[in-house]
Order: sequence, then C-alpha cells, then structure tokens
Amino acid sequence: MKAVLGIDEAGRGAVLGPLVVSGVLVPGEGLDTLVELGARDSKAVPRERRKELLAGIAQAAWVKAVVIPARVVDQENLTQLELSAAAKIVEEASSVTRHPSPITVVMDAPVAPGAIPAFRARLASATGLPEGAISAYPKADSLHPAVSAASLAAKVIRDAYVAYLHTRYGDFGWGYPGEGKVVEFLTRWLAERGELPPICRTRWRTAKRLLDRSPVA
DNA sequence: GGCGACATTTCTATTTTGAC
DNA sequence: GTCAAAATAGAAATGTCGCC
Repeated sequence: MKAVLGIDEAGRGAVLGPLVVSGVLVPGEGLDTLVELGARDSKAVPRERRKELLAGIAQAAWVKAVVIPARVVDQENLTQLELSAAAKIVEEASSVTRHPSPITVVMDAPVAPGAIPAFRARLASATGLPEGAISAYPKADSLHPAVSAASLAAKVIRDAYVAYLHTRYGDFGWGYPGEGKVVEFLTRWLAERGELPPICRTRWRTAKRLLDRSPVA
C-alpha cells in the first residue's frame, strides 16, 4: 500500500508572522492510527490540545514543516510559496520512503476549484510525481486524516514560532488582522520607529492602511 | 486581443451560541 | 465546564465579463 503524505498550511491570512506549510507522511494502513490519535479538523481543536495531539502524531508518522518568513511572503504570492514548500516536503518525504515514487499526496486546495487542475499539474511538474498521485480538494483538512494531522502540525509549529517572536518583539497576539493586539502593536511600532517591523507583511491591506495614516510614512 | 473591475472561491482566526 | 458549529471578518488568487 502506498504511503500517504498530507499537506496543509497555517498563517495564510496573518499580517504578522510566518506562513507555515507542514507535511505528515504515514503508511496507508496508518491512517486509522491518525484517526484514533484524534487527527481531525484543527479549527475544532483547542490550542493546547493541538500540542498533545501532535506529540502523538509525531510518534506514529514522519512530520516536516517549512517556515516562510513574512518578508518572503511579501515578495511572492502565497500560492506559489505554498507550491514550492509542498514540493520541498514531497522531495524529502520521497527520500525517507523505501520505494521509488510510492507516495500519494493529499492536500487542502489553496486555490479556487476551477484552478485546482492547473495547481496539480504545477505540483506534479515540480515534484516529478504523476498527476494521478496528487489529490487536492476543498476542506481536505477536515475530510482526510493525513491532511488533518498536517494542519495540526502547521498550527502548532506556527504557534511555537510566534511565541519565539513574542520574546523578541513583545506580545502582539497571533498575528491576525482581527485581533486588537495586532493593530495596537503595529500602530505603536510605526509611531515609535517610522516603519513597519520586519515580521510584518507590508502588502496586506491592514499594513497599508496604517502606513497611509502614519504622519511619518 | 488586452486590460481592469468585480464576483467567487479558498484560506485563516476569534467570538458567540447551544448542546451535553 | 467543555466541545462543536455557525457567524463574522481579515487575506489572496482565479475566472468572467465588459470596455477600449
């Protein structure tokens, strides 16, 4: 039975902090184990519980994450970055399996349904996998246990990275525009330094609005 | 045919509400 | 008190349509 590599990302909509793309590789027969461990829609799992689940998943599966800093997100579009990260994860996953091209890739579609075939073709081209070995569809993070596990891993790793950033920049929340802490942090930073912090995605509307309002911008 | 605007689709999160 | 689902609000990319 082919191994299954689930891929998902966290931090797509955040104005502060990185985008994290994660992959979880399990033997086909190991999918039931992921379900038993509690791999399911990560949005329905409380933040602290996610860490416990990932600890169990990491013992039963191969886990890999690619962290993409905010400044890199500023320079390229998210879909292209996610595709490159996914290709890197597929490459490493292939190297840890014993057979040539034994992987089936399943991931959350990062594009509109009409654009999924083109996305699959690009990923196939980047990885050397046949298109038939790649599956991408909406809500895969809640429908497929390997993608659920990848989603949990991406969120936990992003949370840990953000916690590290808190030690350097202070508490700015989790980085999403809807959080009051995020806007307060950016407003204060901009007022004190006259520029946005290096962990900010300056292309985001939230950042642009603050720059437009800033007297020093 | 090329370009821009808009609609649609996805993702993310938090908050609120209701059931157990 | 805990958990799940729905609502809401932020982001970007793609596809379609109308205009030049």
